[in-house]
Amino acid sequence: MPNSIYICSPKNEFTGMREVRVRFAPSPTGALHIGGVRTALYNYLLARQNKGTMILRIEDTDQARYVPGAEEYIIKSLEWVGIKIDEGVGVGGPYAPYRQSERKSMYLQYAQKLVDEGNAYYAFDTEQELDAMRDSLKAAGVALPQYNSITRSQMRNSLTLLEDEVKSLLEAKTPYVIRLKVPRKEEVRLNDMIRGWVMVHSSQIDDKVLMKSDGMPTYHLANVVDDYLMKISHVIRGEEWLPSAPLHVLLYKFLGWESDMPQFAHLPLLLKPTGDGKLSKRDADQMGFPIFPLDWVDPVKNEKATGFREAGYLPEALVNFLAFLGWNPGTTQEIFSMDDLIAAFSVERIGKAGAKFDIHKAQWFNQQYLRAKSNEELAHYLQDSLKEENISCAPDKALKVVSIMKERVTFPKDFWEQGRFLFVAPTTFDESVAAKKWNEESARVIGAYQEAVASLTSFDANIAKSTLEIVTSNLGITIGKILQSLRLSITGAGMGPDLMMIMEIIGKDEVVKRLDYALKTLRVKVS
RNA sequence: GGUCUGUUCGUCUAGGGGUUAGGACACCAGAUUUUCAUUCUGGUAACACGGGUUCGAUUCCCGUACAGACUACCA
Repeated sequence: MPNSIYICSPKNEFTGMREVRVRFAPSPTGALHIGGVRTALYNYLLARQNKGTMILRIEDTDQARYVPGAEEYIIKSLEWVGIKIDEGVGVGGPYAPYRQSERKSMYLQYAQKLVDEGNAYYAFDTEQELDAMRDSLKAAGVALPQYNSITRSQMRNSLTLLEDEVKSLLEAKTPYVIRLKVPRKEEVRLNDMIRGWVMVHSSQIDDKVLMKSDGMPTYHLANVVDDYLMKISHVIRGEEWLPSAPLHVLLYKFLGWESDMPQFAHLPLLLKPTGDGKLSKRDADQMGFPIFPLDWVDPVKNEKATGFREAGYLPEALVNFLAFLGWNPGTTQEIFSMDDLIAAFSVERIGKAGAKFDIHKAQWFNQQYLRAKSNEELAHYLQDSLKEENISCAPDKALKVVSIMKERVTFPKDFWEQGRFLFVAPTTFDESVAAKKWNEESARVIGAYQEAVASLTSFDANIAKSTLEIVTSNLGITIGKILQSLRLSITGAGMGPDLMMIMEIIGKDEVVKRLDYALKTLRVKVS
């Protein structure tokens, strides 16, 4: 009969009983990926909803994987999506510093405490010795060799070595690590807010390294110590941490912090659209959509990856989309601002299964948010694009352009990309449309229309239309027969927004000029 | 391999012992638009499988399958 550790939910069973303090704790090993943004978002929503505190902690205990610029990138990304940090790196706060590398000196005492109380031990094994142990175990048929309650008795550590030997090894500054002495036969339980009770037998947990030989703590120790010290009430993180959560529970117990243990919530993972595995940083730009919030240039590999921002996604659309990947309000409402989300969010309604990333839905959200903006705001996007093209545009023209394009765009850059003909005359014409629609008759009618327009004294969409009506009825044909050809002549394409409005926007002189060019160019092609 | 987690339309999901299994995205069709887009209307499409429990199971239980995560002195 194994001794059981019945670790129940911590005392803050109900969110309201304890001040809500949550943290987003990325490690600066590269760009923040979109799954990380969602994790941060859920933390933020819980914090805001409960008038709590959102903390940003940087977990940079692995110096080898540190990437310069990553931390700034993370901060900028959170800022862009609208997640405000109350406390932490870049902001400061009562529990500073918030960068683990700067907290280095704080961890050893806790590891030491564990050693002193017999819950951890020094291990002097070299890499070669560890490899040898694993190899021999593998040879003996053990599928996955671990440093655990059985194998530790054969290794060089403070449990197998004599006290004097340990002392002299330490005095000689022999490199060592501190490992957790995981009990042999105990049941570790935790009550996850999303998954319910999760039980793991301690024999399945290996003697994890707590302090590395470089004096830095590993994730497990640093995370638990900092969460305790920073009075974190809820740990909301990705499901990839679920397997090591029991280890963390053990750590809380051994450190005597069981009653202050935070509530855990392990989020379902964001999966690749192809369905094989979680979305990872390496997928950047590989799947036809961004995976990082902002453009990112890897300083080591010098590879550039497109961000959601640069791809034209609005932060509020991205937030809405991300929030719905794994959570829903239980109603049919889909459009949620950040404030709406804060009001409606609940950890209980977070799903359990991983969510495949579907960029179509993100595009739909973007379209919805883009359309909801005023013409003045949208004109701003257009002007930005035009500036890049060195095209100047009067404000009232920009407003008109935006109003006829509004229902057709998904991204801000579409105003320019799909409305280019409103600024630049076409030099080529869609050949399939030309082949189908352009003929002697259309040339004749358009010639007549051009003349009619040229003689006008004033010009707008209505006049353009009535003029066309007069010209066509004089020649005895219907407008429908000629309109495609006229559109082709004006825009170069067979589709687009209302042609009369297009003509109004480009103006009478430009219409005449374009028709002239079309008449010459298209005639040559046909005959 | 082991441990853990999961499995409702193609995708995100609602629901939950008796429902025509609901919505959204995507897709398809029709209407509108002289075009395309928009808009509107409609449509295709799902409870992984096998055993229980039950009058009845997609819903509860147990298995199986499949998927994913983890299994580093990485986080």
